[in-house]
Amino acid sequence: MNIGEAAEQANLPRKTIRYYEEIGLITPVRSENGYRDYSEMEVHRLRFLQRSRSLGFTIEECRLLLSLYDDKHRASADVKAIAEAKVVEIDKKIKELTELKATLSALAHSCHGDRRPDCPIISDLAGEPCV
Amino acid sequence: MNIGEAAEQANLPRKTIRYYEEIGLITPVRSENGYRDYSEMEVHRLRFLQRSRSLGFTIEECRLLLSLYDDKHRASADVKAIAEAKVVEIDKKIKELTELKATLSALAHSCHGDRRPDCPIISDLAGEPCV
DNA sequence: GATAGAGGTTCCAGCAACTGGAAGGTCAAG
DNA sequence: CTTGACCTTCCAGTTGCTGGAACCTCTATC
Repeated sequence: MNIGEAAEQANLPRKTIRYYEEIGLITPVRSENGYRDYSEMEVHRLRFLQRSRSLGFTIEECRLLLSLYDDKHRASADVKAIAEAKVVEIDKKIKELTELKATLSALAHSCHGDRRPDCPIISDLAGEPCV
Repeated sequence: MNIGEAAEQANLPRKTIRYYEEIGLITPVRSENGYRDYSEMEVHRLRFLQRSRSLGFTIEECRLLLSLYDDKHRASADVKAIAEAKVVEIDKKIKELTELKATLSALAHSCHGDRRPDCPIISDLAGEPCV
């Protein structure tokens, strides 16, 4: 199947699929006319990529997951470890953003937000850096 | 003052400061020897940038904030609006990450994580894409 | 005066993960 | 035979820096 249909089935932009090929995540054969020709297996791979990217795995993590996906004898523990590490990472990011939001909310609340030119937000930004 | 001390006082890497100059956020004069020469005002600007970047504002938002910072007659409402929009944005990101974490945690929990080759995480990734 | 080291300068390239556009080939329908 | 939708490649841009190479300048010491 051509890239257009593969893109539709995998829910990925064509450009992204070509990019994945460029970085060696997938290598479809070519038809006589030079068009990429995707098999069902390859569409599966693309869907796998779409799903794992949407779950926040980096390309390199996807590459690793794909190799585990291909390896029929890999232990599930390997996969679980990657997923759990990702959970920790995401959790850390959530905490960081939560702190950020608190700081910024406090700043916004402290600002009267009218036509007066003095503004506590600007004052804070101009103040000492947070180290 | 030279870039090294400015960097220290603003808590920013030299490279970053040069980059900020390249994109027009700051334009120090040059000494006879060609070295950049930062005034106290400019170090303030750099600190302002450091702080706002660390609060999650993009470079373009920083540019806007700086122009408001420079404008003695701007209304605090303008600044407040930017800060509040950022809070909404951050909140959205937190929600997304929280959902992500829930999905990934559930997957990791459902995986026995032993030496068996079948793995529910891989099965899920290989399944239908989340649209 | 020579030299070493710690500053400074420029420019070029690269990261992640695409995305957009130009210039052109191919195919099916009317 | 032309139109339009598809496909191809290649080049450049995005965000916000970061690293490195090659080179200049200043200060201190021998």
